Amino acid sequence: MQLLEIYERLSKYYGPRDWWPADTAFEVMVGAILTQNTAWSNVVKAIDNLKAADCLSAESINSLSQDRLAQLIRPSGYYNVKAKRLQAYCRWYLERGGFDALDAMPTDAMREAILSVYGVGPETAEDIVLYAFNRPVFVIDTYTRRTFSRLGLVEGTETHEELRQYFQDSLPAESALFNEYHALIVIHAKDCCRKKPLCGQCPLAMDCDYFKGREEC
DNA sequence: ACCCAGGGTCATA
DNA sequence: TATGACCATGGG
Repeated sequence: MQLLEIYERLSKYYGPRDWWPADTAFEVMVGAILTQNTAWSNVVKAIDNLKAADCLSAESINSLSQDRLAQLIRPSGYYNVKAKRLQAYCRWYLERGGFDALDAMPTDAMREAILSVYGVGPETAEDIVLYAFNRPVFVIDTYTRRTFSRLGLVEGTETHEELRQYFQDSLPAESALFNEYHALIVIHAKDCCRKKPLCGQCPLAMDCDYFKGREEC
């Protein structure tokens, strides 16, 4: 089974996912940092706090003390680390000239520039480039590695960049496709053989070795 | 009570 | 380059 067929099956089963949940591009960037190793439900609380304090802008986040910011984002966990990361990102973002200046960059240069910021690793950079700037960069996360390893399409030991190259070389470079595909990988991983096993209904189960011969499936 | 969630950095070998 | 410690809340 190839990548496009897997996408078609997931898309048909789950329908449009409407990612990333955010009102603005800047909110996507903040959410991308806050959701590092953290459940999204906790990120929502933190972003709601920032909105209630009228602090959901790069200028506002920088003008807050680090401790004050940490208290606002407390529900998202790692709040001291993330307060530093958010301010590092916002400082860089403003120095670089904000959204329009970054949006003028070619996609690869944009990805590398964002990746160079303190507190922004490979996945966070990809989230921002794809979901805030609408550029065709494929997001590699633990779900992606795990799912496609179980499907037997990758070993699972590849580097982050090797996996990203594999997906981007195997798919048309369309941001709408990458956007939807990553969202589908996440919903499928949460839905399938974890909290709520889909068993025989899983749209990928028939070709997924992981599901074969397991009692719960 | 335990497990983990839409990771990343830093110190050590 | 490759592990390990560390960061921390909230829901199952």
